[in-house]
Amino acid sequence: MSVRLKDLAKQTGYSISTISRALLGYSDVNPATRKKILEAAKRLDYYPSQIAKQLRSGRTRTIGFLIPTYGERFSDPFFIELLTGIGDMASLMDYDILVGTSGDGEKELEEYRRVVGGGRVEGLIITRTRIRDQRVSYLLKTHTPFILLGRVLDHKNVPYIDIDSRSGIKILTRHLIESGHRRIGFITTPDDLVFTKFRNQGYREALKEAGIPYDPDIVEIGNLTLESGKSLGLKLLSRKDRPTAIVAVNDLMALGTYGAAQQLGLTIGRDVSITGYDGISLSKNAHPPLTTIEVPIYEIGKQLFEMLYKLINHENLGESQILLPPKAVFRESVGSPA
Amino acid sequence: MSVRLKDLAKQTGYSISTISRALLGYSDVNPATRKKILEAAKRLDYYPSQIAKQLRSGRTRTIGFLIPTYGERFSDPFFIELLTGIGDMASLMDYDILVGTSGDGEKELEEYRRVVGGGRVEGLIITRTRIRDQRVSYLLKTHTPFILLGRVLDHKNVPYIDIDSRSGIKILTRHLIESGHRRIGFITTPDDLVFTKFRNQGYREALKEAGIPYDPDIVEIGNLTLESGKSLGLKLLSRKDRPTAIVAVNDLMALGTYGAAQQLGLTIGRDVSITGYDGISLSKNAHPPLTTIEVPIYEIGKQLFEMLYKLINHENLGESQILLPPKAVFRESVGSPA
DNA sequence: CTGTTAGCGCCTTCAG
DNA sequence: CTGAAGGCGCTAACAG
Repeated sequence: MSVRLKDLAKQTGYSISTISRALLGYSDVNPATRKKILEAAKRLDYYPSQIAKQLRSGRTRTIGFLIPTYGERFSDPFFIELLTGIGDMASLMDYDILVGTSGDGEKELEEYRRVVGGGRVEGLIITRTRIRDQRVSYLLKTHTPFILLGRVLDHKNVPYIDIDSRSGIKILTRHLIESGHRRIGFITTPDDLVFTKFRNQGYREALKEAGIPYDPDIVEIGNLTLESGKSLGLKLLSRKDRPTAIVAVNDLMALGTYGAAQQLGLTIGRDVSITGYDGISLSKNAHPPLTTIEVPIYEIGKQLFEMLYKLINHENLGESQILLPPKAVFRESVGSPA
Repeated sequence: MSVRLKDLAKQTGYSISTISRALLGYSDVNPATRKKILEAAKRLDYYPSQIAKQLRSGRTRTIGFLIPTYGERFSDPFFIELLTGIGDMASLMDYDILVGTSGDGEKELEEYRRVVGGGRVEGLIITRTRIRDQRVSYLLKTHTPFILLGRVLDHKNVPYIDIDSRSGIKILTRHLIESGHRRIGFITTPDDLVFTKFRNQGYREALKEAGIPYDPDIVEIGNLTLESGKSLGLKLLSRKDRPTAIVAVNDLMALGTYGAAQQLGLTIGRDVSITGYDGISLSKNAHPPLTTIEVPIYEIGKQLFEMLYKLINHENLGESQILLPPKAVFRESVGSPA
């Protein structure tokens, strides 16, 4: 169907190997010959078979990125920003991205096996790291290059980028405490996600340092979606001893509690203060604007790819474990309690 | 590096072709032989080289999806939902997705050429169709299967899924009119995007049928982001003869105008009514909930893949041009003017 | 039932 | 300066 070297050979009368060399810019080709060959290539709209190149070279110039549909399906603006960052940098370095969705359990691993074992990708970027993450074990075992967005606890020396979210949540919680809050609810996530552990720590530490006892009754577990933020927000804010502030571990759930507060007729920033985490563009434009940790996810996507690229190509990675400091933005969703 | 057929051959003592046949389940292999081979494969964690298979078969079992970074970069929740839909169905049919970001102009076409001409994908899904879309011309010329999300105007018979957004916007505009509005602002997009044309038509037709003159002074052009919705909303709502209602062509811009209204101290649904388009999960949870057109984008993603699959595999596509009726949801962002 | 052979498209020695 | 040959890993036709 499409034009191959052999077609150019037929057209020009030269052999396949001469054509190949001319196209690759080798110096041992007669300029006149090269000219004819390049013209024919252009005329017939020749593009080399990437597949053949890949087989020949043993390299795919492709990285993998599997969207975890583990647990709930989510439409997190976060992911497309991340993917765009990865993609822009990949495109710059002439790499492609193989994207898939991965289920959970054995099915997830099967997906990795197919892509990695089948030699389709040279490396992967892994998100939503979990406690005892089977993906990480598998990739280590198969010596496949990868970079984590987030950390794992059971392996040292795996390269990652992460934001210090323990400090992040701690800063936000402390900010609430300094604003006068003593009863602060917490909306977190199931603790098989690694970042949950850090964020929970941040919350508890801030309370402890202020001498506020930890009250499990006002800690709820959601699934990162707007909807779960709303229903858990309703639950917390409907209590007779309702908290005057709520810390949510991501923006979407925080914005969900906005809905809950509004439904209950509470004014955010006055009747109840709320904080989030991620800094998605909606957080700035919410009403009132949301106090949160701003994560430069597009930039992180670019950097993740850069690191993976170096790892794949055996370049010096420099720092391989990057823990970025959180950048808090204080906005009007936080005020003093009545 | 990884285990290949030849390694299994060495291990078991059989020839490469016997191994291959055993693994593929051919019937002309001695059951005992097969058993030994399967065991060896399992033990050595054999996975066939997808690249070799692809070269051999001439098929990649991969489709392409290029995220248009044309114009502004956007973190539209829309895209990740769409990608998840495509991905889930692709995974079911054992297809992979090659994702890239594409710039604009000649750079965009180059990206397509590389992926298509290089034979990396069997087909593509194209979004954000434009007037005189060079991607469509190229894919038609190269006989590459593709399905559009959206329509094009200059070619008949290209397969697509689209929502009848002319009707959609018309319904919403009419709803505003029936609620008593006569002065209705419009926030739209640059008219190189095809859907802009249809949405603009819907707006104008609704006005016309109600005998309301079209006033270009209260029509603004944004870039689909929250931010542009906000700044254009401010512009419209700061006019002395400010509109009592605003129709935005997508939810993000509509929610941007929420910010504008709130900044100006206007109550949405009372001082100003607002409508969107897309039905992202935020629209339901906004305060007040947004009147919009609900687009089942995850489902559409699945269906896009299904159509592309059929096209690629020469199955009967049935209807190849699917225009879905808009599904309006009327919520509290619309009320009667003061 | 099993092995040998050829070829997908490309690049890269090696000869001439 | 150019062509012939080999091989990346796999499958399918053909012998035996």
